[in-house]
Amino acid sequence: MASVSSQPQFRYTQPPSKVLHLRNLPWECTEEELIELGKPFGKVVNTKCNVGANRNQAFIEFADLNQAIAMISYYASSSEPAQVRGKTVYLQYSNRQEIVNNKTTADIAGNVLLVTIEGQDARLVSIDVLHLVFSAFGFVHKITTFEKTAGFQALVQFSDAETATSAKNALDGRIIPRYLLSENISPCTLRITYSAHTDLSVKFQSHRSRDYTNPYLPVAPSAIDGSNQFNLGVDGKKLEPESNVLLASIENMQYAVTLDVLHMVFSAFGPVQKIAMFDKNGALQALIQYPDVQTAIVAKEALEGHCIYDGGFCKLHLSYSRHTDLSIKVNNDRSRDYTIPNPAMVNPQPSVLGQQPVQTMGHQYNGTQYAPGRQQQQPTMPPQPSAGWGSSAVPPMPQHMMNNHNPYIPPASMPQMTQGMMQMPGQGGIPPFRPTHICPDSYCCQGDMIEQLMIPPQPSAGCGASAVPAIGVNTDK
DNA sequence: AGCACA
Repeated sequence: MASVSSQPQFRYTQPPSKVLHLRNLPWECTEEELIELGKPFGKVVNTKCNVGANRNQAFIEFADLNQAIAMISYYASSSEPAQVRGKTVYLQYSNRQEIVNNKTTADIAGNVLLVTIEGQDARLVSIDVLHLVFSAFGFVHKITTFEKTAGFQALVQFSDAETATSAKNALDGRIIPRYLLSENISPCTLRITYSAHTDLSVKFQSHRSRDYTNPYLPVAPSAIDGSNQFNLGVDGKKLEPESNVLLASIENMQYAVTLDVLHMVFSAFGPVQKIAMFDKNGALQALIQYPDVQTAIVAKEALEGHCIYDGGFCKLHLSYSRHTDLSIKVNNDRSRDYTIPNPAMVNPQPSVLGQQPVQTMGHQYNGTQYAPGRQQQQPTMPPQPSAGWGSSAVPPMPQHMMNNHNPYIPPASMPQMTQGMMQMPGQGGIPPFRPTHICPDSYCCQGDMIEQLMIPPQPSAGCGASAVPAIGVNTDK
């Protein structure tokens, strides 16, 4: 029981000990360097490095007290100070008589890293961001995250200790690159040690744990039920407050998405009050306003990641807008206020800047990202120019059987049950997915236009079909 | 640059 000295720790006041305390070491000094330093004076039986908040202190324990005295004496009278990597290190007797517990699991190299994410917003760092960060050093097999008194932590499993070590050496003490986090997340520092684990047990793919080696692992219900998860990959958790207004961005827009198409799609979940479409960085976005937040939440959950047209076209990404009430200045092919009975009345001024001629709408986009080389799933009907409200214009087959391409779940990890989702209808077989479309009220599924829009590739679905809940998407497991 | 909490 060598108790810690209570006296002040000034130079030259420590009683001799076979343990020496070293400070001013270069960052992350290694055990090997300590042994090299002490070896000329005796047998180093134990070391402890990376001590202290700056990890620049260490201990060397000699087999014999005289060896420690020899080292202290030598450097006390030497013209050359003790050095590690050219940096002067300062020696003194430790106030303890032995190094305790030097070799923790944290010091033994293994293939699993224990990562502590430090920072005010550490908990907002998503597992996807961690995956991204650590994947730079090799294939990440599994990640689990958890909260301990130490804070927000993760276990990151690599194939081998070498890969893990390279990641540890490169990342320990570093911050997560800012561009991987939302702007409003304060810096997060990574503290990394080795874990004693060699193989993590991951039961589900979820927002807390991932197994990147097992594509058939079930997806945790919590991960499926969650909405708004498409942005987890970059953003961390949901930061946006819920809103009655949804911001939709449309990916892979091979075919025009008209106001009417959006109106129909989003009306499935409740009355759409207003829609405003606009271009953002060359991509189409739209704001869709519901009367209440609840409706917006349901719509978002049901539609997120789904494609308006079969075959992966016009995939919807939804987030909550900061708007609560859109200001629709003019009813045209890009914006409309459905709460006003007569659209013509809401057009106080002629169309002004930024308004596109009608005929530019509805043309097939020169999508470069997606080349439908095979004919399998193109809408057979050529997209029609979108004429206005209440016309007989027929947008090309919006598909109420929206395919789920939930980007939250990594494609490779899609479990068995989702394989049908990926099935191309051209291959025949059972419709891959439950209809997301319900007819909650008379607002939907009435009128000629709707009927035409619903030209069903899968006749079972849609307006006539009675019983399938709108959120069936997310419960289909 | 000043003593370890794993």
